[in-house]
Amino acid sequence: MFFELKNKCSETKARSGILRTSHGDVETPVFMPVGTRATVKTVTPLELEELGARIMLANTYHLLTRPGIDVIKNAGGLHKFCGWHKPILTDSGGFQVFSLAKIRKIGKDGVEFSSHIDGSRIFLGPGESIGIQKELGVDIIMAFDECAPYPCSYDDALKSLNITTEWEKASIDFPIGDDQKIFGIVQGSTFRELREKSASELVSLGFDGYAIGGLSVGEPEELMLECIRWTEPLLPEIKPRYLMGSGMPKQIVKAVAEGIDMFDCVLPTRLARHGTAFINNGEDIPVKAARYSKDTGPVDENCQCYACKNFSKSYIRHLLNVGEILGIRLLTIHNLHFYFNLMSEIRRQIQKGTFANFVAAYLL
RNA sequence: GUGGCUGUAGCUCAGUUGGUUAGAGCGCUUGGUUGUGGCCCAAGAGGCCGCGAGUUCAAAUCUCGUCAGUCACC
Repeated sequence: MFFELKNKCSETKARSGILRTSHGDVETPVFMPVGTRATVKTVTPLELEELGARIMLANTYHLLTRPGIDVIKNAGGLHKFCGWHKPILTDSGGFQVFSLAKIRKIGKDGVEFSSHIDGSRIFLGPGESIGIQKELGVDIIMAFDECAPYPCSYDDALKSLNITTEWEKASIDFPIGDDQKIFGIVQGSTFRELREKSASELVSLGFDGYAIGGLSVGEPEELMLECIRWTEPLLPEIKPRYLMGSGMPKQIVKAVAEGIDMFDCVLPTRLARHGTAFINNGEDIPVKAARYSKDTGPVDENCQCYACKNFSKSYIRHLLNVGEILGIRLLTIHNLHFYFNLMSEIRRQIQKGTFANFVAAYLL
């Protein structure tokens, strides 16, 4: 069985479980670091594994534009190409077409757009996207979808959802490898009716897992949680749920309490490169700021990561300030450790049956 | 000692023939960043224009003096 449900929280909707793939097991709830271009920026696969990663993300759109799928096929698939031998999930590219590419024509079969790298015209639809993800040999394939912007009118959201649903039907019909799984993506913007429509239609198609997409795109956090609450009851309990693109540590804790099993977010790695570190219960501090120039303490007193055990804020700030690579590397290590440590704690609390108390304390 | 050059924001420097409230880049502060362009965006703080006289309706700008730095030559 692909997903094994282990423990359920009696007071919230939180669950713990295991995703079983041919590249290894993944305990949930899980945070998946983002390795868009087949690398989690600045860290090696070995470091990533030691930090606690068990599955990573990569991106169809980016890998298609560079280096090109033939290059990765030539290397024997994405795992061999990038040296990460644990599970990989790829985003379908739908989101990137809408967030990055400039010119685009949307049709029934997909999207025609210009590469943001060289302007060349590329066509991507469900067939292309799933075909590519199959060729990459990834463990979890995401259906090809359209992500509506926020805010979005009801009519536009409905139109967008109808296209997405068509694309998702085509996605699941596309043949994939025996050891590959495919997730559908619930859309519908911030409208309850559309979210429910999307969820029930996708569930009837019978995906291996369900993602909630189109959130963390600028809407208020409470609205995001509302959308999860509308959607979650319609999803089969025995299938994993993945909240795409979220979020801040406290948001993850809240979403786990709403029944989410999988997360990905660029924040720990991106904010690290921008000089910000996560500490305590998810607060963030600008290590880059001048006020830390003579602070000889670690980024986080209670953190056991390599960066905090060996280096001061003063030193890391200096590295960031002069543009040394090690600075962003150390903060990336710290922030990833922070996220994996948080997820590990979340799983432990669910397994112990104390998750509800943990949530209350964490959100204080 | 003599002559030249330079003193404007924390730093590097713009500032027209004298003309409103003296600017830029970087840095700093505070926000923002959510299926990744090592960015980017927004707002803000910060000036006896080396110092002192003078000319003028008006001086960062012209004149004199003075101090500091720097270079060249005795």
